[in-house]
Amino acid sequence: MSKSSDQFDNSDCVCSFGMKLTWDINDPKLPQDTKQYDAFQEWTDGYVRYIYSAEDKNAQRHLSGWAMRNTNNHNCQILKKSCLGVVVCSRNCTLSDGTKLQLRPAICDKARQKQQKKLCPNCSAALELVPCRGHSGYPVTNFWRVDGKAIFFQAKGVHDHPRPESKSETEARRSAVKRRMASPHFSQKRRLVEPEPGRYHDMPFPNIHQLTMETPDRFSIIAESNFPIQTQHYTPFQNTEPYKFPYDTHAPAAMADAASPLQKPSNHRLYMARPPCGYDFAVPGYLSSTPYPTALYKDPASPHSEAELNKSCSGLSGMPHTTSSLPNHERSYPDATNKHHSWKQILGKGPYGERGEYPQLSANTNHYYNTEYPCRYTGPTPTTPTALQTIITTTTKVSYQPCPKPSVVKYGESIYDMKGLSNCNSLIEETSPNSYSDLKIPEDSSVIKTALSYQDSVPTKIERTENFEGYRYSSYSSNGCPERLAHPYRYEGGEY
DNA sequence: TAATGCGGGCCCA
DNA sequence: TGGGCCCGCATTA
Repeated sequence: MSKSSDQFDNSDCVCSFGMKLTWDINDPKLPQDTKQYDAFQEWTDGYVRYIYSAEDKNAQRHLSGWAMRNTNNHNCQILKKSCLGVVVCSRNCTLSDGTKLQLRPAICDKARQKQQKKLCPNCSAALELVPCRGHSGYPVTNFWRVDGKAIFFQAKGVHDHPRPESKSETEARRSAVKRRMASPHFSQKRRLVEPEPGRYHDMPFPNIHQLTMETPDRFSIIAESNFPIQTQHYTPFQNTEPYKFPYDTHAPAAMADAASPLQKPSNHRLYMARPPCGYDFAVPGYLSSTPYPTALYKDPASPHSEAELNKSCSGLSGMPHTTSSLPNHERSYPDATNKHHSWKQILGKGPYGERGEYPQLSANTNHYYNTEYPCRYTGPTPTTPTALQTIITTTTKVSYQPCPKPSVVKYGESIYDMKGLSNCNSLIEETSPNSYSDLKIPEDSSVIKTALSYQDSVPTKIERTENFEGYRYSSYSSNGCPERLAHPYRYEGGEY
């Protein structure tokens, strides 16, 4: 779209280690001699690129934690997908335990329409689809292209909405619900539940019956912190059996299934603060600009956070997700006011860049950040519309020619020479946790905390056994940092 | 039933 | 012309 964007796309990204690491999904020729592939990234966010092995099952399926739908770009070489956003309660109701609900939009149009006709299982308000506008006002787009032995992935845009429940979680929950429904135990509970639906108003989920019976799936509950809690979605990857749900026969049937998936350890994903890795790497001075609200996840009592927040996002009123600030998605969240400090601060960045791009750190250097990307975080100042102009765009129509064998890019060993990327997955997998152990996260390091928290680590999902069936809770204490940092370095490490 | 991929076609800048 | 998006269809799980 913009000149600058094109320039970036076409320019050579000279990384700190002096290597030319540039490729664009539209390039006629893509790197062919990739020696090391990225670990699959489920929650990509921002202008990132990854090179996966063609053998990577997840990459083959073009999986994404975000609800991405296929978009025709009239280019059979490149599969393009755009983000559908997230489905939330129109009232932005808060559950008794401070969590919020974030559903995964159905990919199928019809299914999505049906889904939106349903009511919030908690307050019976209408469900609302929060569209993604993270790419110059358009949905974030993901591009997949198979070339040689690699699967190239490129994402454009920064999701400006909370994370929905991941596909794997949705599927896992469905299967869990199915099993529960089929179990004799459930039948008994069901009889107890159905006759007196009104009684559920005394429960955290007044309409739990509705949830369990009508909408057992697509249910995600997000912590009050308003972070797109991204529930953990590790196991599913590289694993044909995402979750094993130990049945809690002691818990109400309606809760059992939900509880299971939530029993996963919290925050097992490897989410590194971007500043120490990607940002510092791409833009040395970026870290100092504090891409993430410094008060985020700071001591809740910190007056600073509120002040800053009010200054930068006076119009957000503590809305749980950025989309609330979008013109086409104006809503009020009365009950959210004065809450969600963290989120408010995050949101206080502007209409689209407010949340900040927190692309996960790449597993290795195959993943690049747009230099413009981090530049959108030039400090506490709200992102202005002009920032949008710097967003790169995609030219999906390209002429493909036989790719000889160029590969100017070297990905192999250099990776390890990149101090700035020392926390990339590949490294971690090979050297971890040592690689990360060097990354101290001081208690008062709000920046890092923020990044860790918000990034993908936010998801710190504390799965509770008391959860209801069909639900997934993502919850953590207000200062959730400790929890989120509890296992920040584990990711797809086979621990799940 | 829904997810997914493909492709035609329309609209807009 | 590029990009976004809608739609229908086919395949798959």
